[in-house]
Order: sequence, then C-alpha cells, then structure tokens
Amino acid sequence: MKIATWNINGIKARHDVLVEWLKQAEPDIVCLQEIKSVDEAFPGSELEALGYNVATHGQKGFNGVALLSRLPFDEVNRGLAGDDADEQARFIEGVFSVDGQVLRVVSLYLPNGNPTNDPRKFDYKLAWMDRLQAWATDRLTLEEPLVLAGDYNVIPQAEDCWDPAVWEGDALFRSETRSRFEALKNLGFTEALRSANGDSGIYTFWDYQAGAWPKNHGIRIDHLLLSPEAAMHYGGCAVDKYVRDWEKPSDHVPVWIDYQLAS
DNA sequence: ATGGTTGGTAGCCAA
Repeated sequence: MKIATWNINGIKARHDVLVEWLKQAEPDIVCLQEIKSVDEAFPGSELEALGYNVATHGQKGFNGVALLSRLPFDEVNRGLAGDDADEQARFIEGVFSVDGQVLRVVSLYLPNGNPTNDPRKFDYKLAWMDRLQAWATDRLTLEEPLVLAGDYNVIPQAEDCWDPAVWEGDALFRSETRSRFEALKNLGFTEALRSANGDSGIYTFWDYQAGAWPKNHGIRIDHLLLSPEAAMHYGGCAVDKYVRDWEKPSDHVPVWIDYQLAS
C-alpha cells in the first residue's frame, strides 16, 4: 500500500497535474498540503470518481490540507489541538482500518516561520511545533500505527540542502526549528526518507525562483514520520521527482512510502 | 548577483 504526501501549492492551479499523477502513481492514501481552497471549492466529487474518499480542512486563500484515500474513513479529525484561537488550516487526521488494525494518517502543513523577526511567523511556528510534540506524545501512548506526513518546513540537517550557507538564519534551518524536529523524532518515530536514501542530495522542494530546479538547488522538507507500530510495515520510500518537470508543476514533489500489509 | 517566480487574491501577501 502506497501512502504519499505532496504539497500541491493550490488545488485550482494543480488540478490537472494532481489527477495525472494519481492515475500514474496509484497511491492508496494521499496527504495534500497548501490546497489554498475552502472545502466547498475542492473538487471532491471528481476525485471520488477516481476511487478516492476525500476529506478536507480548507481555508480561503492560504494553507489548507486534505486526505485522499481508497480506504473508507472511520474517523476524521481537523485542526491541531492546543490552541483554540488558531484559525489556520494545517492539520487533518484520518483513521482507517487495515487488516483489522487501526491506521492513523496525518496530513500536516507546518508553518514556514519567515521572517524570523516577526513573532506572528517564527514564534507561531515554534509554538505550533510544541503543540505537535504534545499531540504526538499523547497519540503514541495508543501504540498504534501512525504516519505523520506533510510539509514540515524543516531542513533537518545541512546535507538536506544544496548550500547550507544560503539557509543560515532561515526559519526552516534555525536551530530552534531543527531541535524541535529532532525532539519529535526522538519520541520514537522513524524518518522514512532518510532511512531509505542515506544522508545527502535527496530533495523534495525546488524554489520557482533563480533556476533552482535546473541547478538542483533543492531542500528536503517534506517528511513522513512513522510510529514504531507503523515502522513495522515500512517497505521503502521514494520521491516522485519526475513530476517537477511537468507543465505547471508544484514547487514540491510527491514523496511516498510502501506500507506493507500483514498478508 | 539582497535578485528571482508562482498562486490566490483583488489587501500585494505568502512562500
């Protein structure tokens, strides 16, 4: 079973590319970020015709996350706990039944955090990561398969970008950001892509600007974290880099894991 | 090279 994550940078602009990739890649569960759409404007019925159940947590203009799944949803939870005043749509959890076992999959869009001198940006990002840490700590007590997938806006290590000097001081690479991501992993998560590909030159995002894609000036910021129970099903990970060469691409590409079933 | 491009919006802001 294929579980994928992809920041599509706008469902309206990415509709055709998304449908084409779904047909080619045939993922079973897809975590989408930056749908930049309200729930009513999301092309749910069309994606349902392709065989997917659809759950969205949308917002006008910015942010917005969604889950597509060939499995029916047993439950959907929208929004990250810990701040009732937070109106940004960045978190959706789907609960599924697989082989008689619970499987939880989260699509998250972690705040960018720039500029770092703006507390509404950087402090919000760090607070969001602290809330995620608390939520994950609580969820892990269930001892269930849990996949935390999405655009983390975190460059975990220097090897995860073309030129670390360029990212010095950036919210994606600041020590406060990286230490929080490390703390999250240290709860017991397995980071899928790193374990599959080693330690350098694997990117998931290339900026539209300054010829970043043809020069391969990328960063690795889209991650899938697996709980110990999910890691037992882990069968590999891949980056669908070819999609970045399509017409009207997102600046991110899909990343997916092979989630092996017991049978 | 302190630039550059894209998406959603009609606020140029967010990335």
